[in-house]
Amino acid sequence: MATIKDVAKRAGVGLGTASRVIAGSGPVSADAVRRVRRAIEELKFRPSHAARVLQKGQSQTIGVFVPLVHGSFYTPILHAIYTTLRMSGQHMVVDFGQTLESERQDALDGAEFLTDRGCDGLLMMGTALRPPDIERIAELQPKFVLLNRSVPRFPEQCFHPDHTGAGAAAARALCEAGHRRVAIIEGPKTSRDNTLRMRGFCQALAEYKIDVSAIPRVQGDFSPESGRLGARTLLDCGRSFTALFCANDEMAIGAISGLREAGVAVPRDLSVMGYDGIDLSALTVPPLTTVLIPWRQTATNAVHYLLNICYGTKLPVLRDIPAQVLWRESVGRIA
Amino acid sequence: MATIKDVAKRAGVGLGTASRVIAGSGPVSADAVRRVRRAIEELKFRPSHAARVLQKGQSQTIGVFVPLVHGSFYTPILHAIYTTLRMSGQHMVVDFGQTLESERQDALDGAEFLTDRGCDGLLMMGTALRPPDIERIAELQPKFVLLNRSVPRFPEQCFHPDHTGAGAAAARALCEAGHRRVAIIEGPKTSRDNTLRMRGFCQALAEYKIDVSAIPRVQGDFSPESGRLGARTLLDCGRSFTALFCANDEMAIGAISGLREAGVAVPRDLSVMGYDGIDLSALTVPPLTTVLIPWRQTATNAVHYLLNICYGTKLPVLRDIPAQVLWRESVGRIA
DNA sequence: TCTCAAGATGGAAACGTTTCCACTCCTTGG
DNA sequence: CCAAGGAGTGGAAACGTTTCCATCTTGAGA
Repeated sequence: MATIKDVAKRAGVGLGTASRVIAGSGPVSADAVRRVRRAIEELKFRPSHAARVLQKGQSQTIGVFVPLVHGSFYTPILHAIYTTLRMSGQHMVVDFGQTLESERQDALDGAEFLTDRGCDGLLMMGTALRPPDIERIAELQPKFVLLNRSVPRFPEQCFHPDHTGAGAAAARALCEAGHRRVAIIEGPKTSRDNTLRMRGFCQALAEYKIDVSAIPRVQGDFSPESGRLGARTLLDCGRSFTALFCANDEMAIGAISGLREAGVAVPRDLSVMGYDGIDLSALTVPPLTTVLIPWRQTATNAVHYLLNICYGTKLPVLRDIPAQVLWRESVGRIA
Repeated sequence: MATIKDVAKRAGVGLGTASRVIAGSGPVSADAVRRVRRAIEELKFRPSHAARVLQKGQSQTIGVFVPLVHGSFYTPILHAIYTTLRMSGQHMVVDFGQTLESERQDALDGAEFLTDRGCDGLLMMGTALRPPDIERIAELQPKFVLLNRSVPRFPEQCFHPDHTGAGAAAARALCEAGHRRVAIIEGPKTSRDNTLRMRGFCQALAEYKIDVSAIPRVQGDFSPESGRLGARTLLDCGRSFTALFCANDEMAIGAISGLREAGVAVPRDLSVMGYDGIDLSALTVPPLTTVLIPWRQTATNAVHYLLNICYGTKLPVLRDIPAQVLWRESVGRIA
């Protein structure tokens, strides 16, 4: 591989001149520019990224950690992050979890890996990190941002939807449609955002004088298959209900499928409500009523903030984008 | 940030000794190991990845290009690639397309970006690259592998399912179930794998004496929404058919949704067949009959091959894993 | 004609590793 | 008792950039 020295020699200029031409800054004569350009062309020179990073201490790269690869939930978010970064001329390195022991350990390892790779900033997604872990990340790489997680110690750096409010909105929507007997498929206990939306959901239910402690509920892991299984379990437990709230859309999709297997028609026999508002929720049979969480915008704003602290830009940063109930056919009205 | 020099000084050893301890190779006394370890601990030393890459010329990183982030098709494949790499102690840097002009240009840019980042090998997914582009990639980074693409020039480095055979299998399945009037929602013309599966599909149809030229067909872009639109278009064109073959599962999901909007029940009024066998295809309403393409295994084998040429490992490489029709409820039998 | 500033230029030094070579001990076998 | 070899060690050199400083040239203004 040709180096910048080869280029300089071939172009008949010094090292500094060659470097200035490549960087496109500093005073260089038009003639030198031409000769260096030609030499680069002829030698097929490509600058070594490693050498550059070593020298400058900056990599123009943001590290992104995402808890898992599977499913259709993370991809639009990743896409939003990616395009936002590219629009600012930055690059992205992603690390995924779901490989080793726990999601928490995965996230910590991910943060280490990404900082070691010389990322200028870190975007950590997920809720498994505990306060001491975040403290550790802060000392590893102070320029970081948390997506879907809130910690009091770093309020500015946390970007998360209002899950409590969104959960409450879901409950109110169900109640306004006349439902009073509700069942729940919730997410894993370790998921903080699940806890929050369930809290909001139950609080709002209580406002409608519904006995929250009597609600049939099962736990899933956010995967469609666990939604299917959850629905079957709820059906088998013999308690009757008219609406089923699922902690995310993917479980809701699975639930609808499980209900169909059992001969339960949605929404005729049972209403199903999802959460997140993934693209696919519009195309299920029947189309899924859900709470649209502004994931893309939240991600974009988190990236903006991160870019601002990393590179001194002044990109606009919005917070507190409201969630919104998406009325579709999977929830019916009760007289 | 502490450097290895600081560590050496603090531990009271030379540079070489410190380096050997960190690398875990070469002769070092137990005492020196202990002291260096302690110094690392105390100084919170983390080796500079950039310096290491610069020196060794290896990054223990494989670059992966994926045409787009959206949707649920690429994620399981990405997951397979990722876990396979991690099992061999390697890392992954992903680059996505869908940002700039064309997918072809995206892929080329991606290849450049990834090689510049010092990736030891490249896995390029997608079908948009043309032979000269691949030639260019080969000179950029000879250690590469193509997933879902076949070029005569680099037969060993191409890993792709047998789309023609799989398309034919789909057609035969439909015919065996008694269907003779078929419609098609195909993928974009630029997608080579779409062309192949359509060729196989039509050839097999011809074997059953079906006039292929008379088949109503529309074009989608592999997205669910385009499937929905496609189904509506086909319905509106007034030609009658009993089965609808979609070039991928996501469009099939969209098609089922579109049919439902139009009051067409699946499979009672119309059968729908998908392609790929994504996880979600088992959970649609009704569950989707599809062709299971061994994407995960193909990806894993591609990675194995790449690792073998990059790091001299001897991982097993399988080729030609057969596709297989997954019979579910969305295709009905015709007497 | 002289002075000064700005425009160009070349090259040493630095970034943080690993690799390699030279050196010192110590052990072992003859 | 000596030779040979291996274990352990330290430090120079190299990887490919950028940055900085010193030097040289040029042209404008006095």
